[in-house]
Amino acid sequence: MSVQERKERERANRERLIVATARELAEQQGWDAVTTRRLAERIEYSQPVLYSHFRGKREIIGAVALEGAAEMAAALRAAASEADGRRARVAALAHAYLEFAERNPAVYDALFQLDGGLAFAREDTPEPLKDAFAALLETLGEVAGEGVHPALFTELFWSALHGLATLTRAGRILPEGAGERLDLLVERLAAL
Amino acid sequence: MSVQERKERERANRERLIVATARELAEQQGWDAVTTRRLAERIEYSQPVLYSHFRGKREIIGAVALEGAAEMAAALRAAASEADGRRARVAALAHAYLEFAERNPAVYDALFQLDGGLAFAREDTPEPLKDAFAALLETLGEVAGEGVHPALFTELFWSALHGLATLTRAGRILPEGAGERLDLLVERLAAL
DNA sequence: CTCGATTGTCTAGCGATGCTAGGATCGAGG
DNA sequence: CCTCGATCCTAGCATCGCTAGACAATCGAG
Repeated sequence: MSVQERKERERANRERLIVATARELAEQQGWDAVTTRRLAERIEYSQPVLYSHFRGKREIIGAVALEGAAEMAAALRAAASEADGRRARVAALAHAYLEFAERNPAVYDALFQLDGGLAFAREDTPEPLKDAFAALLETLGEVAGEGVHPALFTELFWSALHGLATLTRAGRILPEGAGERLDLLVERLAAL
Repeated sequence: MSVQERKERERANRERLIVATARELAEQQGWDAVTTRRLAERIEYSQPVLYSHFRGKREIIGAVALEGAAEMAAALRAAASEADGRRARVAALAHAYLEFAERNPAVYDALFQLDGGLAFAREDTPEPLKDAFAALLETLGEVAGEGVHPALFTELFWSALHGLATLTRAGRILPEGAGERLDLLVERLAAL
């Protein structure tokens, strides 16, 4: 019994190590640098070990995404709870979202750009993903405006944030006007 | 003289063939399927021929992106010119944008998701890219509102459209509410 | 008209990728 | 102490982007 439990514990630890190492490597050198060989070397195991934990690279990306989703949800809720008033809350939420995307580009990519084999907007969507959306909904639902479905409004606001995050990081729009764009977004889109 | 001209013409034709074939293949089976080998086979030349036209795969993606940018600019202007009134013009523009993204996913990816080695938002940005942004600016600048820089407003509106396009296609948000989200975006963001 | 030089293209191969088969090793249970 | 199953590693496959070097066709000079 105890032996088997210890093995399971060690196995779970190793799995966490894989995910953490993949994330670290991705943040340091980009997802392209996260090859199964490099990852295996860093965790000091051979390549096939990775495949005893995950189906393939996609699932590893997915695991990083789930971890990131939980963090993002927490960050969003923390930011929202520290602000007073609906307007300030929305502004704080939006700011926290973009900051998370900027500070954790690899995690953000795993979540929304790369294929982590995750199901979205469905029943079998993993809990952390649903919860991250819920964190947005909690604050944004309040400012959807009359006759506007809160979830639909949240999707729209989220899309705008996502567009700002990705286009900025890809160099499609310059970071200079970031503050102004954000103010304008909150001012116009939210029904205050 | 004439011989050299003929050769140059043939060479230019072949280059167009490469770009068109890459685009076709990408639209049919996704960019992952666009390998240099498959592309070479389709144009009935060997692999190294591709490298006599382009530095590498990135540049081929970039060429598809430029072609797409020109088409997109034309589509946006056509849609805007057919609508009467500022509100209808903005709505038509937004609709045309999302439709282009939906009907040409591979081209859209080449433009805004993949690395085509193109410079954006800079002086040496290729003309078609500047022009596509200009097409957005022409219509959106009219509804930026007082005291709001037209280009900055355009960037924000564009970000929202980009977010909607990418999140929808990635399955992050469902296509059902598309119309409503678009209406809401135009209604709220534009200063009408 | 011939023959070297240039231009164009192809075959073959390099290093790296994700992933897997099959053998070696190790430790728990009898 | 021995057996046998779980665990892990070595080695290898197919494919990727990209390139070197051989070969053939074409051109220009004598």
